[in-house]
Amino acid sequence: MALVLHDTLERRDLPFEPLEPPRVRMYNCGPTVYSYAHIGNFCAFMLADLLRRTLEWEGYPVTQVMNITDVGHLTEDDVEAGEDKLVAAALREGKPPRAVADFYLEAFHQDRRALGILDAHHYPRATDHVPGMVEAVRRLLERGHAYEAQGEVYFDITTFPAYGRLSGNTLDELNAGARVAVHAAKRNPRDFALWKRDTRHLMQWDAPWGRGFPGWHIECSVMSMALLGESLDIHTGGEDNIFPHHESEIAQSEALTGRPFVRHWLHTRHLLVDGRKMAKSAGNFHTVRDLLGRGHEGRTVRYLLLSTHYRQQQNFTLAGLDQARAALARLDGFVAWLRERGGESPAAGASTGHEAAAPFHASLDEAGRRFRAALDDDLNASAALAALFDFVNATYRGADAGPAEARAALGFLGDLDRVLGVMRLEAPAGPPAEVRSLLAARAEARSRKDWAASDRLRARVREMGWEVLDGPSGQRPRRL
RNA sequence: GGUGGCGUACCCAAGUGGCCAAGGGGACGGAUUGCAAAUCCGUUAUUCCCGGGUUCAAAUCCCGGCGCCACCUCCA
Repeated sequence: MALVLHDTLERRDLPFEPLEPPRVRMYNCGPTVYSYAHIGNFCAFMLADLLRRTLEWEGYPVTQVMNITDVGHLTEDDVEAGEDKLVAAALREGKPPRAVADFYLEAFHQDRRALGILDAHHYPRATDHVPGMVEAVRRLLERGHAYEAQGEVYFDITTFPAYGRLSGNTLDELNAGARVAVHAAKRNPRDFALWKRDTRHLMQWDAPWGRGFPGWHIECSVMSMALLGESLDIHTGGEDNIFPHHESEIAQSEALTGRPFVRHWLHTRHLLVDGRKMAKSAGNFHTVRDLLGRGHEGRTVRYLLLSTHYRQQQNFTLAGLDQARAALARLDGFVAWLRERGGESPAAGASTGHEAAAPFHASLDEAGRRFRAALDDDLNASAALAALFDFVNATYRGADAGPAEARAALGFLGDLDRVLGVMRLEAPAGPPAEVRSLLAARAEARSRKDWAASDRLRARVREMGWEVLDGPSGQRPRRL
């Protein structure tokens, strides 16, 4: 079975095939670094990470590029206000725009790492690619796809008949909607800006048409082509990017190169929080750092985001985080159980001469097949997790897990976690000396069947942040 | 107003024409335990928003409602 991905443009599932196998070139719409990214933003970044991990797990070498928007996109309203979001943040905080961007970019990387999102290979910043954008605009003008007016440059969408294919917003429908204020310089209300001019804008560059700044969409076309070439295998983003951002990217890029821009378009549905659209005004706005501040681990947030298919509308709740934490605790317990059964040293396994039992292997193979089939089916992580949990249940139930099975199971979990990125497979750090001495005292009390002392010591250990699980092989300390 | 999507148990969430409707959380009963925890066994949707229809067969397809979300405007 091979990987199938839903393509926004074709509106159907397509078998995935790199344009130049086996290398996969993927571009993800990244954050605008004018404030902390929120949980909805990370929903989209998680799709990018899941896709990248799945591709690598399936053996494809991947080159992943995620752009950093640090120019800020100017809107008509912002023009009125004389500032865009990045500039507004700079003014608010009394810093130069680049410093604001640097600050929030670092915050983005911190949050991203907390969620176990792997490093992309490139994080191009729009402000580092302005000369490339100027050149692209110049070529679009040269080819007659753009026109200059009053020191600004607009893309003429009538020169690109396929405009509207991605979003379904055909020219007629767009004109019927007519919700965009007609800009005097535009020939067609739906022409979009390639180069803008506004003397009040703080970030400006020189260009043949005068000092100004790049339009809303050109950065992704230029940076993706600079780093990945003229045709990309995959381009991802949130559903809001479909129009006008990605629609315009296609028009610009293909007008520029005459070649198909992107093979597979993937978009995440926006999530809800507490059943409503997330908004600062609604009081249901979460950032990763807020959630970590509530005592949650990054992997718990990751698990929760992972547990809903990316094209489904997820309802994110704090109660959901608690449930995710409990689910992970079950996996942690399984790992600890396997370790106790002798699975901690895979390398030493060979000498035992004990082969894993056949039923166990059948169960493991079945789980592996289902896991892969689920991911192959348009990244169905929920179904993949179900396969994992079925394996956990079957292994517990089998009760014949010896050292060989335990090692095999741990290896299997490690393999699945290359995609999931949520498990704790490394040997957990043992308790500190103080706790260890309490445990020793408790073991001694238990040998005398002094249950009162045993319970007292257990309570003290608990106060120090550890709980004690008594089993056939003695006490097992576990961090709370 | 135009366009697209969704509505599955107490909560989260797979499944989109045909084996008992995955899985996680929670709850309840039992086993185990000095007591717990963990684990195991069992129970928890005769039914998939509502009403029609197509079909031998529908949560899955069609029609009509109701509710929610998104895009059309910076937005993941």
